Amino acid sequence: MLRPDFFDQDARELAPALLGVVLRRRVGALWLAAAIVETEAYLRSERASHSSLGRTPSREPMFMPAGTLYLYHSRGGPSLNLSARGEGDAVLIKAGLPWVDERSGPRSLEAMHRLNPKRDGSARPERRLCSGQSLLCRALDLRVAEWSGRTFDPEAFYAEAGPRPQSILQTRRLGIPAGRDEHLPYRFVHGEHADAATENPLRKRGWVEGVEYRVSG
DNA sequence: CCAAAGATGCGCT
DNA sequence: GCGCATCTTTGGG
Repeated sequence: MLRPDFFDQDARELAPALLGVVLRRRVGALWLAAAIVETEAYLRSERASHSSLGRTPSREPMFMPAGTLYLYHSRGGPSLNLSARGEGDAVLIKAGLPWVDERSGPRSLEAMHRLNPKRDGSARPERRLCSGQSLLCRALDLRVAEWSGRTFDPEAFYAEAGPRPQSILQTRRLGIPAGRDEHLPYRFVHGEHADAATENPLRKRGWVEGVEYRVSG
């Protein structure tokens, strides 16, 4: 399990640092797992963040110590965030890649598919099973009422070191309305797993490296 | 209490 | 790329 002080850094540093981290979630006797492949940083000081809209009970976890889980609902699905060092700052976990290893075997992957099928009931392609903030929460059975305001729990849901990216893609956040600091380059994508992100910057028509996105590492 | 607003997801073109 | 279904939360916009 990652040490609590890992989360105690600026959201713009924590967001890329979380790429490759493996989320482990126990459902019954099975441990489900996904590696984080896409994150977004949100600061209280800019207008896209929920914390910038003011303090309410549901937003309170954003203001709690670094590492506090903040889950909220939007358009019918939950989203997972981690509070960062600055009060009101947080990182949105935007996409993951189903992670299969000794701890989480084929039966765990099947359980994730059952938790998050397509609307017609059929299975999603594996790389698309957690490729969205709500898709990830569904595949890991993470609900707002159960987890928001809590911290990781080694018995039920926690994070540990995983496949570090050799390169990181940095670009603008998705779904931010005009006038809400939509230009800030606070989205980070795992360079080797960009196809599992909600949107792969490398496949965007007309996007040029160094202009619409940057590559580091 | 209820209309409106989402840090979405999907299917169709 | 674009329109629409979806559905919980919010606060009176």
